[in-house]
Amino acid sequence: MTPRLQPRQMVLFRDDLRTMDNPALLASCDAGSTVAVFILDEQSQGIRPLGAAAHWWLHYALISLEDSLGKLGIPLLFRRGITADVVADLSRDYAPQAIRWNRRYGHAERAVDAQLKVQLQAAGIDAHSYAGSLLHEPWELLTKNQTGFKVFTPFYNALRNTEVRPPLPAPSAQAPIDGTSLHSEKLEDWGLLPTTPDWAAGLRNTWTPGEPAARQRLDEVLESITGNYVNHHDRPDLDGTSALSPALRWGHLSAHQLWDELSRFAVDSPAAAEGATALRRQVAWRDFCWHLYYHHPQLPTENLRKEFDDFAWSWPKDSPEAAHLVTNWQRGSTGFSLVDAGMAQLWHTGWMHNRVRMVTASLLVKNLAIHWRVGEQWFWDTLVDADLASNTANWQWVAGCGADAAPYFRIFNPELQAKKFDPQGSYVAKYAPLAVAPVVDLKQSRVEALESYNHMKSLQPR
DNA sequence: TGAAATGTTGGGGCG
DNA sequence: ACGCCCCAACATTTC
Repeated sequence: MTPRLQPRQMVLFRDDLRTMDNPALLASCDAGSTVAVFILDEQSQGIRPLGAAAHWWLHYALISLEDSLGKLGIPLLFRRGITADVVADLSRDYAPQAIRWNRRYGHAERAVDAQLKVQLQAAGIDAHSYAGSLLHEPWELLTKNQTGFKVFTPFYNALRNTEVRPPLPAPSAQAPIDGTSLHSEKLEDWGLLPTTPDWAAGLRNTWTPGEPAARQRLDEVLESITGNYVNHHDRPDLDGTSALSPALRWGHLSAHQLWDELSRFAVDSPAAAEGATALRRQVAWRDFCWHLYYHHPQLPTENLRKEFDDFAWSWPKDSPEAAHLVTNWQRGSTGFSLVDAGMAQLWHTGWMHNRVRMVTASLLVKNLAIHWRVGEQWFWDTLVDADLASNTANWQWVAGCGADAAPYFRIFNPELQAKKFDPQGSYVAKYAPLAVAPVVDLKQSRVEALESYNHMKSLQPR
């Protein structure tokens, strides 16, 4: 008879849906027979519920993870609810010896996990957390003054001078365990997929969530990085980005894996090294956003630069005109072809080219004078790759109220941007072939934006 | 990871 | 030959 082991080790999955380079998973499997749990917690204090596109991604990512873990003999249980309650149930039902997880760095998530540790220790269950998501812990990579970095360039320089630990292997397969006593909710019952209307056709055609597809995409990126990443990653018409952002968001790939692979190009051809460095900067930017969020928990909701509290941004509820502008922006009916193409790409595929994100965001917060949080919430709901740190830090960056933000007066001209970055108009033709009338006069709204900025400055104490 | 206004320079047309 | 103007092509400044 095959030995049937009752798992005594439990590992929690959250934003780290992978089997390779997963410190908590590896440690758990080293410790003994392991069962994995994914807890969908959108109810704990301060947790922001996932957006609709994220729900879509999560559904398929969990199916993929269940498959990958299954091949290692590790069952994956699905539970939904307040983490503390769910873990209390799990502890009662299975009496695990230890529960492990990779750390999260969001403010509310940290509170949940800290509380969890206390709760488990009180129950006599070992609780271990690991560093799996960021290249460095935010409390470890600091300025000379022992504070978090507020400016990207010195952050990046500091990061480059550090050792990043190499990625870890996947655990080896464990002996079969008796799954009959394990209780999992049914993923289908969570209602993560859209029904009426089913808006996810474009997402299905664009993406394959999960670790195997992410690895495959990584291989493609590494093969082509020698050529044109440096020249093409800024070109929405050329599809020159890595498109790995969802894989990083959901942890199908870790930053360590990407960093490690890219480091191999350092001594190769100059072109390859240049491309690898450019992509590394993007990975570093993600870390920077999380560090920023860690050191500034108010990042998602408050202007980092407080003088922007006096900026006269509108909200949709303020006036029918503002509401109308927001609706047109969301629907991709602004009349500016590159913006409308970007917003259409976002809606149809759950993703938008980064250059176009900047242009669409600039139009909303500057030309349309809408608060960045309105745009941030739309991106949160529609992007498959949105995380709280990157999304909010980058919106604040565009809006000018971020720590290391673009100067406010850097206002994109969407028509010029289209000429520069979509010279043949093929990106526009693909996503927004029908032109509509502009919702705003570019020249005038630009002048008004600068006037608002000056007005805000005039309100500051001298 | 701007854009527009303003300043400067230099070539060519022309009287 | 020279001054003058125009203006493109940059460069600098300002927002």
